[in-house]
Amino acid sequence: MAKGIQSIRESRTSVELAQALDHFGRRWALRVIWELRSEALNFRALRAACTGISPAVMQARLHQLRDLGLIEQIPGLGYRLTAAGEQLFRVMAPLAEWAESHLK
Amino acid sequence: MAKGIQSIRESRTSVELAQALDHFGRRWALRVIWELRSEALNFRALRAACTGISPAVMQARLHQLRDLGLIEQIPGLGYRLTAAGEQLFRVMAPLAEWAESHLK
DNA sequence: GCCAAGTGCTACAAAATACGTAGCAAAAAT
DNA sequence: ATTTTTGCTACGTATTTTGTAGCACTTGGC
Repeated sequence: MAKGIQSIRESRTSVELAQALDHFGRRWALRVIWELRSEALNFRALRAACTGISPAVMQARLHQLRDLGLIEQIPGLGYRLTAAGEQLFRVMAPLAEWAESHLK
Repeated sequence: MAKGIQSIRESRTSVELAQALDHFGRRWALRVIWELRSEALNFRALRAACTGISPAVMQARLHQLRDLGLIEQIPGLGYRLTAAGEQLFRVMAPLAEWAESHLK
């Protein structure tokens, strides 16, 4: 292997991105954002949309996403994306296209 | 809450995307892609770049990403993105910008 | 040859996370 | 007032990740 080209290179990745990838690298995190893309959903509808998620994990994700400022809870309506959340969804959209074209 | 607007709505999300989000919703999966963005890295360099990952998990992720056709292993060089992997990275890049601007 | 250093990778117990099911208290609908 | 639906919690089990140690193999220098 070529000398030390790739040896000392500790993460050139920013803390922010590392945190983001850590949050999103949790089961269902991205999926929840995705399911809220077009309309607000309440707890149970969100759970139905994410087939297989357990209520405890859903609760945990909702908390985390709320702490990140990506979603908000509107009393009579359920959960919906904030402005930042919608922005993130727009960023995710190409990823969906990627999945469609590569995993078929 | 408004009638049945959001009640019967089982996942309108495609199986492909669900699979993709399931794969990426594993710890370190997206991070590994990210760290390979600019140069090939060998097992240990990759581990150094992903501070905190254990070798067992790194091994598992490399397998999965290889099965997905996102990375490939070149004997004297290490791991690097395939064409599909680079395409995915391009899709991820805006997500990095999002993280920078929102998590600071 | 020999030895030291670096490589990819495995093993395994402990901790963290997720699952699956049941169900409760409060609000809303009837 | 009774039924239904709501958001959410409890808790035992299963799966995943962590953390540390180390093995077998290759590479380099001598």
